[in-house]
Formats: sequence, structure tokens, C-alpha cells
Amino acid sequence: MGIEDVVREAIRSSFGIDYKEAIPLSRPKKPEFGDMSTSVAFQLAKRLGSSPNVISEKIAKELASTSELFERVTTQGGYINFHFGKTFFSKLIGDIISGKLASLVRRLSDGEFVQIEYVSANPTGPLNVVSARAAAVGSSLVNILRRVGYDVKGEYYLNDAGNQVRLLTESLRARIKQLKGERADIPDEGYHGEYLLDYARDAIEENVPDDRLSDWILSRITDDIKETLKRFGVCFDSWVSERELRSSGRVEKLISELDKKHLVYEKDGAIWFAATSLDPESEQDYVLVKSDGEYSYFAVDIAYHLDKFQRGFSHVWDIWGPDHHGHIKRMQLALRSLGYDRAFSAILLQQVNIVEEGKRRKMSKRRGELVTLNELLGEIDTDVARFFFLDRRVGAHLDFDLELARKESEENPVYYVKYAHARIRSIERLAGLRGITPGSIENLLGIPEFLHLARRVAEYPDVIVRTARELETHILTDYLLALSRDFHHFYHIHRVITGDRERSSGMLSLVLAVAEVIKDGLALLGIEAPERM
RNA sequence: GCGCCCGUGGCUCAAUUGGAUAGAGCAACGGACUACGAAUCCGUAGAUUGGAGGUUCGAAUCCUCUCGGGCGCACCA
Repeated sequence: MGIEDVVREAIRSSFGIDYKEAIPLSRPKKPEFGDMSTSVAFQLAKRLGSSPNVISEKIAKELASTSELFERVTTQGGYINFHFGKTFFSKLIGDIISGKLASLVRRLSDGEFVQIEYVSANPTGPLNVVSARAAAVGSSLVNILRRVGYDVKGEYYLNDAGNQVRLLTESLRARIKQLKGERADIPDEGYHGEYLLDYARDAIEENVPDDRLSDWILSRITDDIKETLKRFGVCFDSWVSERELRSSGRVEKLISELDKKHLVYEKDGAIWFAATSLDPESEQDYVLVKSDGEYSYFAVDIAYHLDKFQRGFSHVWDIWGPDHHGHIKRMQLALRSLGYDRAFSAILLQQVNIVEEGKRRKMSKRRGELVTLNELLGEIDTDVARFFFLDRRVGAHLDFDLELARKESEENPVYYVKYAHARIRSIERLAGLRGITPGSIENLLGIPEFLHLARRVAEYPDVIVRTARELETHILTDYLLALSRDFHHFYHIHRVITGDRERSSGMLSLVLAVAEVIKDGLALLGIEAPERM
């Protein structure tokens, strides 16, 4: 029985009511307020026509006499504060250092088959820093959801068809001609980035026939994207090709499916999806088949998502850039008509701006103004870059100052966390030399810094759950920073290995637990925890 | 014009989704290595949470208005 149930039970026996709402539990800001607290008395005050003070005291009294979970239950101005006992911490630390850390995390799912689709940048050029943010966040969320029990697959949707590809090929063709000294202009809407010059050189060298140019450039760029992602520590479970999707007949099938539901009509030579008839709130209808006979991006994307569900995913998260937000509503609408809207959610990752000398610079792949992930990784460490992207809310804009990133790579917070880990491993090595092994911590919990650090370690399982639930990696990075800070502070006050073997054993248990948590947390974020630095 | 996201110390970000005195890191200033790693620690200073109303026991968080910044509103993807 968890804390929530215990409190609910206490409310029942104190006031004879069934409290069905969630019991708000939070970690108090001050240590004297205990290990966990609830403000439920405030909520009950109105309903019971009594003051929070009176109510909280009654519940606390009831809890103190009935629950074995707590050493003490106190009240403070209407708040009810719970204090855990020594056995709670002993068991926790013991479990962590004996390799049971993963089992302490509450499972949010029992193997539900789900997918996260991320990056999915068009294969028309090198990955930029915007995709890098998506790559860092997506790959970490895959790990974290896996930890709380989901069966997660990460997928990259490759837009290797349609207009953009045509423009890419024409741009490349123009670059080849230019290199051969012929006059040729890159189409206005085409890709003007210099990177195409390198590809053009290779194409000339390899003597790629003109009718194979499109396939050739797509596979070259796709390979380079895969290579870059690998360098960034990102590996996808699957890659889905838009071109194959188009030729598979799935789009056609989708349209006839929608047609059966009377959501399709023809106008001006195009075929439309009747969004407005499905939802009066919708502003407009959307084209499925253009008047030139080509499928629209929207049509193919619906077919793609339908295919995901037909592959058995019960939930699908897409990580999209802010420029896609207009796409969310209509996708949900289309999926609703097919019966899948609740199984789909989009995570809108806010944009990354490149900042130079305090001014934002526009990023455009077509104009070729971009900072590539490869360039970035040439300047700073993969781990530093990942941490940089992960230590922020997804909804927050990110002003990326390469100058600053370069500078910060030497004083980046990620090293603070890594250093805490390396320091503990160093202590562990010394303990090994002295023949000291982990032992009981019970006699040390009276030391304030020791208790504080133990409490911080105890938060970890809940931090993972919150990170997974909110799909926000910064919750985990922030926690790791706080844990590292608490450890460094502890380290300066208390020596772990001393002549007192019993005390040393207990101290060692706690710091080893800290190291295990750091290692585990960093691993979930795709970052290495070094033994030495 | 309509819709969505963001405004928190000089800078970059938090605040467990409405809870206790708004917290950290950079940068600034002053201190700490003769025992486990100084990539560290301790201290000082710095905030009318863009602004104005409202909702209630309680607001950075919710509602209305307003001011800035960004992004959408295609037979582009």
C-alpha cells in the first residue's frame, strides 16, 4: 500500500468520507518538513467546513497510530509531513548498490508497444542543430520510456519523395554543370547550400548517369545522415521511406477508406479531405491529391500514421518542430475519423535559433544557412552537446550561440556530474585497497548531510517516472545536477574512508549508491559516466 | 486579421502542473588543498516572475486585457 492509499484510508476513518481525488504529494523544501508532505487538508477544508489546521492534525494523529510506513507524522500550518524511518533508507541504498536500481522504478506500462518518431529531417542536406535537439531528446525519451515498462521503438521517417527531392536533384544538376563550366542556375526554390558542391564533385568523379542522379544523391545524403547520427550516439530501430509508402498502394487505400466515410470530395481537379464537415471548428478542408495527380504531403502522412497503428503500436509520439504545429490538428482530425486520434500525440519541440553577436540568425536549409550537427561535433564533445540540448524544457526556445557552446564545453555542467561519478569511483578504488566493503548506514542517518544525500538518492525512482510522464528530459538533468551538488558538498564535509571501518562501510554504501544513480541517469540520456577523468 | 508557443536576477535555465521564504549554474566580489581527485567547496551581492486587473485559504502557474519575441494559417514538405 502506497502513501496515497494510506492517507485515503486515514481520511475515511477520521471523517467518514470517501476521498476519490488524487492526494497531492510533494517533496518539502525544507528538511525539517520531512521526506514527503501533502496539502490535502487545504482541499478538505471547504468540503468539511473546518480549518486546514484542525483537519491536518486529525489525519496526522490517525496516520501516526495506524501506519508503519513512517517514523513520525507531523503537521505545520495545515500541511501534513511524513518522516521515513531508518529501514526505509537502509533497504533503498542496499537495493541500489546490489544492482536492483532498475526494479525500484515504478512501471507505468506493462510492455505496451509504442513508438517515438523523431528527427525525420528531409534527406536534402546535412542535419542541422535543430535536428540535433530532436535527436538528443528523442533517443533519450526512448530509453526512459523503456525503463518505465514500455516496449518502445524509435523511427525515422525519410521524406525521399515529392517536390523537395525534385528540387534537390535539379539543384545538384545545376551544380554539376557549373563545375563543368556550363551555365546553369539553381532553381529559386532549390537548395543553394555549398554542401551540394561537394556532392556534385563526387557525382562527376563517379560518373553518375543523369537518370540515376536522384537516387544517387538521396542515398548519399541518407548515408551521411546515418553516419552523423551514429556519431551523436543515436540509433533508430527502423527507417521508413516515403517513396516506398507511396508506391505500396497504402495512400490509395487510405483515400478510399476516407471516401467510405464520406469525407472525400473533388473540387478544381483536386481531391479534398472534408475536415470542416468532420469538425465545425476546423478552418478549412485539405488537399489529398493535387490537380497534377500527385499525393499531397498530408495524404501520405496520414497513410504513414495509419500504417504505424496497423503495425500494432498502441501509442505513437511524434517529435515535431514548431513549423509543424498547423499540421497537428488536421492529423488528429484525420486519425479521429479512422478511430486512432487518442493513440497519437505530437511533441512540439521549440525551435533552435543560431545566435551571433547577440542577434538571431534565420536558419534555412534551402538558402544553405545552417550550422550542421557535424560542425557542432567538430567543436564540442558529443556528451556536452547532448546535455546542452537535454537540459531544457521542450517548449522553451533555444538560442544557440556556437561561440558560447565552444566556451561552455570546458565548463559545461555535464562535467560536474561526470566528475562526481569519477570521484566516487576513485573512492571505491581506495576502499578496495583497504579492504573496506559496503555496510550498514543506519548509524549514520543522524548526520544531516548524510540524511540529505540519502533523501536525494531516494528521489531518483520518482524522477524517472516524472520524466517519462511529462516527456521532459530536463527533469532528469536537473536532478542529476542537484544530486552531484549534494555529493560534492557532502564530500567536502565528510571523509568517506577513515580508520573507523564500520563508519567507512556505511559512508561507502551511500556514495556508491550515488554513483550508481548518476551512471544510470546518464546512461538513459546517452551520456557516458567515466571511471576517471 | 485568426491560432499556437515563449517572456522569471546582467546571461542561460528551474520551480514536482494551484502549495510552505521563487531556486540553481554562468558572470562579479571575498575565502578554502599537509588525508578519499580543487573539473571541487564555502560565503557575499543580485527578482515588483514583461505590465494591469480578476478568480481563492494560497498565483510565476488559472481567466480577461495589454506589451514584446517566435512560429503557423498552401493543390510546399
